[in-house]
This record gives sequence, C-alpha cells and structure tokens, in this order.
Amino acid sequence: MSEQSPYIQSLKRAGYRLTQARLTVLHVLEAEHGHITSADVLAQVERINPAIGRASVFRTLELFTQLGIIRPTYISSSMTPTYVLMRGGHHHHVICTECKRFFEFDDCDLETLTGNLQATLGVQISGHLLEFYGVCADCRVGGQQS
Amino acid sequence: MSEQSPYIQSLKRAGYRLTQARLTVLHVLEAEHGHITSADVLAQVERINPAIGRASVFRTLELFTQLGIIRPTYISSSMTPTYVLMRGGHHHHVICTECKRFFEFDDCDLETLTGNLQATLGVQISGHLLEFYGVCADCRVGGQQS
DNA sequence: ATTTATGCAAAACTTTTGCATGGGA
DNA sequence: TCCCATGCAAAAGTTTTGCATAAAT
Repeated sequence: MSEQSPYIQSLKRAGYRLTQARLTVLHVLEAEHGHITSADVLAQVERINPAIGRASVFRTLELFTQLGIIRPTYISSSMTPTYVLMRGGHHHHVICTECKRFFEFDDCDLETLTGNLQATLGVQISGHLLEFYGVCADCRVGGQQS
Repeated sequence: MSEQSPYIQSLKRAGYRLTQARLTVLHVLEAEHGHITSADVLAQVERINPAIGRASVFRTLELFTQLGIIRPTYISSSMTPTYVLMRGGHHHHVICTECKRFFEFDDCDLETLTGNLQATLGVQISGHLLEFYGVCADCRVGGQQS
C-alpha cells in the first residue's frame, strides 16, 4: 500500500493523521476490492494487527464514509452493511437478489443528470451510487427448485 | 389504505397473508413516504397498535425487502438503515451529506443502461436504486460555521 | 381445518461511549 | 511537545430465535 493512494491523499488533505488503524482498514478495503462487511473488516484487521481495537475500526469506517471514500450499502440479507469503495466518488453494481453475487461496471452516463440536478436543486453533487437488482444467469438456469 | 395498493397486490400474488402486522407496517411506510428507520417504524407501529410485536415488524421489513417493496439504505450517520419505498421497482434521491435531508426525483433515464446490462451480463434486472451525494444550497450558505 | 404468522422474552450481535494513554505531526 | 486518535471494556442499542398460540385463508 503506497502512500500515493488517492484515499491516503484524502485523509492527509482533510488533516487527519495516518494511523495504524486507518492504514490497516484501508489496506483491508483495497485488498477486498471494497465489497466487505464490518464483521469481515473487523476480522481481517484483527488478523493483521491484533493490537488494533474494535472501536477504532468502527471509528475509521465512519470517518471514511464521511470522507466519501466508502459507502455502506445493504447487500447480504443480514442487517449489517457492506462497504463499497467509492473510486472517484462513484460506484455502480448489479446485485443478484438470489445469490447476492455482484457485478461492477464503470460507465453510467450520469453526467447530464448530475448537471440537471445541480441546476434544479441547487445541490453541489460530489458522488453517487447506482445499484441494479436482478437475477443472474446462473440463478435463472439452476434456480428452478422452488 | 385500500387493498388495491400495488404493494398489497405483491403480497397476495406471492402467497403471503394479509396480517395486521404487515398491513400496519405498510401503512406506516406509506404515511412516511418511505424514508424511515427501523426504530421509527417500530415506534409508529407501537403507537398505532401496541399488540404488534417487535419481531413481527422486523420480519415484515425483511419480507418487504425480499419482495422488492422497500430497500434499506444507509443515510443517517448511525448504522441503522433507512427504508425507502421502491415505487415500481426503482428509487432515486439526492442526499445532503451535511444535514441528511433528501430530495427525491423521478426520471433517471436508465432504460438504455438497463438494457445494456441485461444483454452484457445476462442478468434479468427488476429494479434499481440511484443515490447522489452532495451539499444542499442551505448547507452551503449557512454552513460556514466550521 | 390448516397452516402460516404472531407475540413474547431472552439471547445474540453490533455499535457506541468515556476516559486514561500512546503515537503522529 | 502537543493534541488527535487509540485501546479497552462496559453500556447501549438493534436484530434474531424458539416456541406455544392466534388468526388468516
């Protein structure tokens, strides 16, 4: 994990210290490509550095959310959120409602809509999350066992 | 709340019973226009009909989520989800990251993208959630008190 | 009549807090 | 050196379960 990471830049720019807890959580998030529950972050951090406390992990996840680095989203059927990395302020995926697998995609073509909303609502928009729900090919084929 | 509600149709069609717990939760969701936390649903249901148990409210929220009637989303800074009504399978809003106010909007122009994703990924898409994050006009004007 | 769904109350988790101490800048 | 951020451990919430009973169909 190099200190050139744009996320580390965000932290520094906002005046936050680069602590072990924060760097470790960031490392875990990047290693998982950003689809991970708090419980899993907790477990991974514990494994990498048992000296880091539970509370710091939660405080870090909250900070990263505030900074727009990650975004909690509901994916698994449990009530605990899954955090997705907001690369460049946005994130897009398709979730299979059967098997919970997800497919990320990049181009969303929302520039026009973003501009319209900024003009209409007067909100300075900094990012977005776009989720599609559906049933993937595998679940449609294999999933006839009702 | 008439039994003509499309949400009630969904329940019936899927073979679920129209119980007091379900109808009351649905009533609360509709009255709040669908931006409401579990704690608030709990409180409102309790107020309307104290005989309805906590567990049934959670079971109902989970069922409605499965049926695509609502979708939990993380808006408040607390980790508890806010449920949004998925009218017709989709929902769009802009959230102010400062004051947490939200602005809903209808047209998202995602038909083309939906079609492309179905073709490319082989996923049968049934709905979507589109969230924008930003700072609203009020918070930009009044929010200089840092 | 048949089940499905419920209420209850306890158990199981998850997240948050307060405070003395340590580690970045 | 200074003060932000941490670890700890307990408290505070929130969600889930198991099971006998009620109530939809």
